Order: sequence, then C-alpha cells, then structure tokens
Amino acid sequence: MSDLETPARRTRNPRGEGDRLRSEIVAAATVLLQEGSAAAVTLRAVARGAGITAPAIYRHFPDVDAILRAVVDTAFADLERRLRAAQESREDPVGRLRAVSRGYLDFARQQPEHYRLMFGGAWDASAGADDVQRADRASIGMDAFQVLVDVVAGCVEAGASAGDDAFADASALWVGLHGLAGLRQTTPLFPWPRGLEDDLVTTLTRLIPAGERTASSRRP
Amino acid sequence: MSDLETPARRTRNPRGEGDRLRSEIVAAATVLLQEGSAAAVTLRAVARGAGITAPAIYRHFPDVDAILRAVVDTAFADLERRLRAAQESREDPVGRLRAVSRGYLDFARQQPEHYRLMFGGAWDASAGADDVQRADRASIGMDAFQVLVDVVAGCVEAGASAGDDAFADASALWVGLHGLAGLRQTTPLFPWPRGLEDDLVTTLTRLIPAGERTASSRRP
DNA sequence: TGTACATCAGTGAACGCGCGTTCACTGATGTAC
DNA sequence: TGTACATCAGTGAACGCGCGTTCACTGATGTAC
Repeated sequence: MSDLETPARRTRNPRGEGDRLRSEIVAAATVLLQEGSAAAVTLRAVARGAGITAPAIYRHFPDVDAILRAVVDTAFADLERRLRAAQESREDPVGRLRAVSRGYLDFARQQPEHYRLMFGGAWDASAGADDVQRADRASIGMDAFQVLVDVVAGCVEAGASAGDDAFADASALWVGLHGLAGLRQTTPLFPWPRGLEDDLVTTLTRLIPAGERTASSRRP
Repeated sequence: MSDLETPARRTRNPRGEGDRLRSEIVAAATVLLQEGSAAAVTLRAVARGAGITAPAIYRHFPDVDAILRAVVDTAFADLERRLRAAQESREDPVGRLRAVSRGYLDFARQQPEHYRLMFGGAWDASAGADDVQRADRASIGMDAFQVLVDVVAGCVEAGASAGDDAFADASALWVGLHGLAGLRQTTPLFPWPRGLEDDLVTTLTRLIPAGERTASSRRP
C-alpha cells in the first residue's frame, strides 16, 4: 500500500510477540477442540481463549480455517512423534509393530476431536486452495504414515511377515487402524470381539505365527 | 394445558398432512446434507427447503438434532437395503461377500456426507438422551451389519473361509471397509495400492485361495 | 548519544447476518349435538 | 342434515445472540539521522 512512497524499504524483522501470539492462538484453538468439537472453534471463541480481541486474530491468520489447519499440522507432528517413540520403545520388529499400532489407537482415543479433524476430511475440501496448498495438504501426515511403513518393513526383513510389499501392507494396516479407531469411537456399545486389535495387526501385516517363523514363506 | 377443562377428551386422529410434512422436512434435510455438510442443515434452512416457515418445524421435531436423527435412520435403512440387494445379486458365497463389500464402499462414496453423519459419532454424544434412546442409538445400523455377518457366515459354511467366528470376522471386515471408506475420502491423493479393496476382504474374512479350497482347513 | 518518526500489534466500537426460539394469530378441518 | 365449535397445522412478526468482518485508533517499539 504505502510501498509507493518508500519503494526500497527494508522488510522489518518480526517482533518476538508476533510468533508468540500466533502459537497462543493455536493453543487456544486446541483447547476449544479438546473441550468441544470443531464447531466450537470460532474466531471469537479463539480470541477469547487467547485473551485478545477478535480483530487481532487477523494479524496472524486470514480466517478461522487457517487456524484449524495450523492445529491439524501440530496434531500430525504430535502423532508422528508418538509413533516414533512407540517404535523406539521396543527392539524386536513385531513388538515395534504392535507398539506403534497401539500408539496410533491411543492417540485417536485420547484426542478424539483432533483425530476427527485430522481425518474428517471436511477441511481439505476447501475449494480456495491453489495447487501448492493442495500438494501441501496431500503430503501432510505422510511422515506419520512412514513410521507404519518402517515397522512393517522391519517385520518383513526379520522374516516375521509373509508380505513382500511393505508400503501396501502398511496401507492396509493404516486402513484397519483408522477403521477401528473410528468405529470404536462411534459405536462404543458394539460388542467388539476380544483381541480384534491384535488380530487386525496380525492379519493385515501378514505376520507369521512364531512357531512357523524362520522360514521365508508360509510353509517349508 | 387445556386438559383441565375437558379431561376425557379423545385423542384426535392425525391429519394426513402431518406425516407428509414430516417426511418432506426429512427430505429437505437430506438434500441440504447432500449439497453441503451437516453444518448446512440448520432449522431455518430445512424450513426453506421444505417450503414452510421455521416455527412449523416444531410441530414435527423438537430440535434440529431430531431431524438429523431421522435422516440417519433413513440412511441406515437405505444402506441395509443396498447391502441386501448386493447379497442377492449373486449366488456364490464369495461373490456375495465381495458384492456386499463393494456395495458398502459405493454407499460411502456416493453419499459421503450421509456416511460421515452416520458414523461421525458427533450426533450420538448428545447427553440429553435417556436410556431407551441410547439403546435405540446403539442398535441402529445393526441390521445393516447383520448382512456382513450373513455373507461371512455363508463363506464359512461353504468352506471358502478359514474362519470359525463369523461375527468376529464380520467385525474385522466392517473395520476394514469403514477405514477404507474414510481414508479414501480424506486422502484422495494418497497412492492407494492396486487391489487393496479385494485384498482387505480376502484377508480379513480369511478367504481360502480357490486352489486350496474344499479342504476344511488351510492344508490337507 | 538524542530525538523525531515510521512501523506494528492489538484495541474498541460498530455493522449486518443468519440463527434458534417465542408468541399471538389465522383459517381450514373435522366433530358433537 | 345443519350448525356451532374445538382442534390443529402452519403463518408472520419479533426477540436476543454470537458470529465474521470493517474501521479508525492507540500506544509501545525500534530505526534513521
């Protein structure tokens, strides 16, 4: 706007406050999401939570969707961190696979509204996104998914899985974990069979029963 | 209120219009859901869609959640009808299983907002429900699930599945289908492995490869 | 080193909007006598 | 069979609310000279 008056002006360094408030806004939105649902995350409610007035939000986010995207980004980073920690909590490949699977389901159970927002799909249907943004949206969560690929590949390499395509089997595992997380949340009264979680992991990643292991295929 | 004046009054027959308008309200809500999201289904928007004024809604529904519940009920009946039709479209047990699975995923793909509402879980978290209502909510969708149990049991009986617990395997299948439906909707750009859908059905219901069939277990 | 000034983050008041909900009402329908 | 009346579905006006968004502003911070 006033660029016309002073064309060669240097871009000024951001003040420290700027980033601090930005993360406080995201934190306030996170609290609202945990206590209610995505519908509770309004611009004014976020401002109240952050202790500022509503218009101040606009210095940091163009709209409320951008805040939610920032929350989702944070949540995906958190999920990845937890999956990596689960992976490293064990030494044996199958133990790692099960620990990561449990970690995934724990995340979904403990942060149901975050999980719903991350995988609810409503937010990425925004038509206003350009190609770059869309590619960004597409790659989000892939770091977390990579942990699944890694632990499945570990089982294959150790001869504990009969699969030969870790990416494909990790995809199947992801589908199973996501389905279980979602349905458990929706239908808490359904009489879920005992051991379903372990069975799903075993079946979807083609784990070989311990007794039959050390062979490279199903049977000698 | 005026019961005090005429205590023994007969309950009057409902006029035909009453039920007709009720279903028109549900139909209007359904259209709004298809065109937008659950957030677009407001009391006033439904009234506009049904061609009536907003207060007229209250003759038929206590609040907007009740309308959404009616939409969900209708959608579950529709899902069951489609799964039954898929089941009866084939004679062989495995063909039936695959047709029903495909029907489930088709439903989720064609009616994404309905599917999201049915399994989104937000609507049944209402704390105002009494025990009867909660039991009602819990049993909803079980008729549709029974179709999965039936086709899985058909495969077991025909020796096409190595499973021995049709309910448990149908639960696993449900988890897989739900996960695939949800993730495909959320992450359309993910490079889904070819044949994942068929693989999931095969694996989760413990289908025996055609060459190894007629035996009662995995190997003679 | 001092000082005038540009920059910037956040404020406070105000707007128009769609929402759910209420209320008294209207006019058609069906029933009692 | 006629008629007076109760019932009922839906109307129209109005309310208060929280929302997103705008605008001019304030006062602190940092920079140029």
